[in-house]
Amino acid sequence: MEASYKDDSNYNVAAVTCFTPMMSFNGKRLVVDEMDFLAEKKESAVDDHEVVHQMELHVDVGKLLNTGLDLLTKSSARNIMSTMEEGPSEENKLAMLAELNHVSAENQRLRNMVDQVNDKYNALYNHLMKLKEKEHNNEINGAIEEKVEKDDMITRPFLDIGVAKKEETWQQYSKGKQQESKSMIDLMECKTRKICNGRDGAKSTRDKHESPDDKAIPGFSNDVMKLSSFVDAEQTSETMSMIKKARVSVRATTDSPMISDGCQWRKYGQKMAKGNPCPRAYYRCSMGTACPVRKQVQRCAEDQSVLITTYEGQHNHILPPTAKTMACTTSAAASMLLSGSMPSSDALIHSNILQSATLPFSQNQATLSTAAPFPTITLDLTENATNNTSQLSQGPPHEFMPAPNILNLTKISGLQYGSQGTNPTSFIDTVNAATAALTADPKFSAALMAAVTSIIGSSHPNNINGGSGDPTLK
DNA sequence: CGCTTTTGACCGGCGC
DNA sequence: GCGCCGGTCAAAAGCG
Repeated sequence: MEASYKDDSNYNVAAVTCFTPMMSFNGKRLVVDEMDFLAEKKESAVDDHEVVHQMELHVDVGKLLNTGLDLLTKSSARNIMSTMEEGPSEENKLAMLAELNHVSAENQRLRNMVDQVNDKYNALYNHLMKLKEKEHNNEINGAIEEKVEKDDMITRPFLDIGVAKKEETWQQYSKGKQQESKSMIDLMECKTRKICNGRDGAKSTRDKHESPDDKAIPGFSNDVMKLSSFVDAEQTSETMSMIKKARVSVRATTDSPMISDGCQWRKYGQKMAKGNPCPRAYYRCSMGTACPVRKQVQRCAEDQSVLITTYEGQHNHILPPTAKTMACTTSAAASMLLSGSMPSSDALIHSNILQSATLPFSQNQATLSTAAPFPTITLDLTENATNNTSQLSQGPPHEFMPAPNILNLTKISGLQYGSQGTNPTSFIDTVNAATAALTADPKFSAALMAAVTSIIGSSHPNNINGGSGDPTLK
């Protein structure tokens, strides 16, 4: 296992992608490359079912992200060989060799799967390039569109980056879908390369097209930005400005004036907001110097037992473990906000969230709010949103431990989540299946979301915490 | 004394 | 241009 995974900022990703591989051997479990930072995970009793589940999860995540399974299996092999060198019996040697062969075969099989996915991706990418070229020619010859209305400008960059036509034909929309599908796949492939080549591995040639300014964006990671790598600079600029303003709002029923998210906050203002008898308090993170993360706390006008906390920005400092949960959750939500804004990725993500059978509130529909100046995702953790919140929440009273898989995504302000039909590729089907399997388990879905976000955020040197509060975001 | 909170002033965006 | 409103600043007050 890579030592870099021990980086505190990547605790969550490590917790998911590096679940201790276990193999049965002569009726005994072999624990391969167990890491100290998994101690927290091991605190809870691990029964056989969980072991199997962890293993399955690991494979799923590996498929999903095309991660370092190879490393893991090689690592497993190394341990087996190491054990053999210690002088086991002849019978054990044979069994170990058999196990080794089995692992190698599995490794080969997974590699083949990855190759197939890459082949499909390449074919799709080529097709996309042709369509894009055709589209570009049409744009040059076509009439110049009138200036897009303001509301449209708010939602457009998130609706279909790259196709800035107000009257959009289905074909154009379909092209956008394919483009975003490619972007999403591209993102995953980048992650794959990064993981397989090491954290400091060579970046793809497309990565080199990134503007250095991307590094200055506090709220989201570079890799998220890559999703819009094919848009022209102007649209990118607009999109980036929206991304910077992306917010994650958390609704929670609590009597305390502020939810405990593990961070230290300094209050810098309080205002009476229109339409709400309760004042709105403004806080900024005081854990790090010049940390850009801010949050607003206000009680709901309709139900004052509900506390609405809105996070903005991403921490630029190391977070304590108690703060990581919230930070990663909001960061994941912000990432979902961003990725979900893209036509294909709403199929990827929201089909899992809104259609997953594990979610009792799948009937909830994200709504468009043109009143919201910034794209905001609302995570509803109130009792009204879900009845199983209490049974899943852990920790001491007032310890805010959201379980993202049960988050009630009721509002995506500034975005339009439509019921547009999608034509998911087989790859996306695979990802959907894997993700659905993961979201079925409340224990891991939270970690998964944080992990994916952490992976996305890990490429940014400043993204040492993997999320904000936030948006936070990244 | 140092840090946090309070609170009125200020600023910029937006709609009319 | 004006007023409204959300967000921020900064001096004063409070607190340990």
